[in-house]
This record gives sequence, C-alpha cells and structure tokens, in this order.
Amino acid sequence: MVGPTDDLDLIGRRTAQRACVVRALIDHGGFVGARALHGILESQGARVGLNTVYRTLAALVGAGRADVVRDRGGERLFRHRPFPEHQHYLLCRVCGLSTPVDSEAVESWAERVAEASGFAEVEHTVELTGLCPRCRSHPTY
Amino acid sequence: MVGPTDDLDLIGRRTAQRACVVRALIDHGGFVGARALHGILESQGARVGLNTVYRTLAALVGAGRADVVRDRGGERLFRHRPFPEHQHYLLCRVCGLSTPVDSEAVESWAERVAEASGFAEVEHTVELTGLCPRCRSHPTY
DNA sequence: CTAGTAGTGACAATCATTTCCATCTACGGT
DNA sequence: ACCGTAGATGGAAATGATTGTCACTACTAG
Ligand SMILES: [Mn+2]
Ligand SMILES: [Mn+2]
Ligand SMILES: [Zn+2]
Ligand SMILES: [Zn+2]
Repeated sequence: MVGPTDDLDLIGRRTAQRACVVRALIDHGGFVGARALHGILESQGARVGLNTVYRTLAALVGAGRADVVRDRGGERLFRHRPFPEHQHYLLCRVCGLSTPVDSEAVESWAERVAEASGFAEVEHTVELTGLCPRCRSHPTY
Repeated sequence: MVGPTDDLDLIGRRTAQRACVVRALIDHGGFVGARALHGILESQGARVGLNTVYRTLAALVGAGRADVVRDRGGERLFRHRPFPEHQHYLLCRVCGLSTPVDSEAVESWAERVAEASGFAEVEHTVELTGLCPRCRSHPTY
C-alpha cells in the first residue's frame, strides 16, 4: 500500500492543489467524476480549480495510479489504484461503489482472440455495472 | 439475414429519412459515428437532418438492431446488427472495421462474477480494439 | 535568493448529444 | 381518395463534459 505522497512524486511538482485532489480521490474510495470531485473539494473549502482537477486526474491515469471508466452518460469516472496491477471492477450504477474482480479469465480470452485476429496492438475494456446491495434496497430516493 | 425493411418496421413509421439512415448504416458495414453517417448521407445528396440520424440510431439500438461502442474520444459508434444475438466485436481504431468475436468465455465469466458479488442487474461492456491488417501496414495516411 | 519552468485558474472554445418547437407527413379510419 | 392526428422532421438553441488559452503564481534546482 502506498499513500498520496507517492502519487504526487509521480506526476510532477508537489502543489497544495494536487495534494487536495489526490487526498479526495483516495478518501472517496470508489469511482467518481471530475466535476463531482471538484464539488467535494469545494464543500471542504479547498480552493482548487476544476481545470486542475482534470489535469491532476489525467496525470494520475498517465502514471498508472488511477483507473478510468465511462458511465452511461459518457462521463469519465476515476478511481485511485493503490497497486500497480491492471484491474477490472464491478461498480454500482447508483453510488459508484466499486469492487475489483478477478479477471484472469477475460485476460486470457482477450489475448487468445487478439492472436487469432491478425490485428495488432489489441487493447480491451471490460466493465461490469450493477446495483450494489445497499442501493438495491433503497427505493431510489 | 434481414434487410432494412425489417428494421424500419421495428422503429415506428416508415419515412424516407429513416430508410436512408438504415441503408447507409448497413452499407457502411462497420462501426460509424452519427456525425460521420450524416456526412455520408450528405455526400449522397440525401437530405436528412443530423437530429434524425441520432434519433434513428437510438431507435435501432432500442430495438436491438444496432450495437454501440465508445471510441477513445467518447463518441458513440454504431453498427447494424443483422442477427438478434448479443455480440462483441474487435474493431480497428483507425478505420472502424469490425469483426464479431466469440465471447462465450466472457459471458460465463461475467455471469459467475455477478452471482458471487451480491450486486443486482449486472451488465457488462466488453470492447476489443486494435489495428486491422490493412491499417497496420499503411503509415497513417 | 533568484531564475526559470511547471502549475494554476478564470474564461472561452470545442464537440457530441439533447431539447425545443414550429412545421410536416405517414397512415388508420371514414 | 380524404381526413385527422399522433408521430416524425430539422433548424436552432441548450446542455454538459472536457480541453485550450494565457496572464499570473509558486515550486525547486542551483
Ligand atoms: Mn484486462
Ligand atoms: Mn456479452
Ligand atoms: Zn450502490
Ligand atoms: Zn483498419
């Protein structure tokens, strides 16, 4: 396990704003959009520009310290990734709660398909979404 | 195999515009964006509003006659689906060429993960992208 | 401490998609 | 064939996420 400090080292200069963004992303735990994260920071009294939130998240993704998925509306949702390994998640469509899933089977499947295809530089995106037990009971307040 | 006629029956009234959109989508063969499809129609002299292109594609998706993926920029790409079965594709990031892939392994994997998770209404998106043999050789003209 | 460069943020721009709404038309009665 | 009308069209404006611009700020190497 690593902390926010390690993330900051990977993405350039250490600024108060980036520290806030990384801190908030880690605290949130699940997948969260840039605008929502910016809202959280505002409610904490942290003065960080939305643009900086976007840039910091992009930097984290580039450094392999965050994962990205697209929600139904096409918005990008980010989640901090404490470990360097490639991950896939099952996430709740309502609250963003996410749990890593064992993706051994898909990884090997994707590799097999890629080889048989004649295509080069094959990449894959795999996303599972559903309703978590908690949101499942709630009558969508 | 079914033709454009069958598609039109599924999505409401038969209008010249919808016929054009469905025809163009089928002729294109691979995945294509709404705007690009609209451009194709324009170059054919077909007077169809972009709005109608979007609506027709949405209707096809709703009727299960088209598949959707997101490209890297977040744009939605559509492909006509002649058969009713759920499909996954390997598609070229450059030209949009797509080939259905056998996804038996992922389907069962997704089902297994869903059951073990406690989540309800679990859905999945699986996309493979790469460079097709043709685009692979071309030096990105 | 200072220079120099990377980072910041208010604002404008972009881009795909949706919403509005006035107008049109396909089509099931008659 | 003729209506009436719900459904369809399309131009323009709105939306919403993301990126570009650029003057200003503040890390940090030396
Ligand atoms: Mn994977
Ligand atoms: Mn599937
Ligand atoms: Zn939930
Ligand atoms: Zn290609």
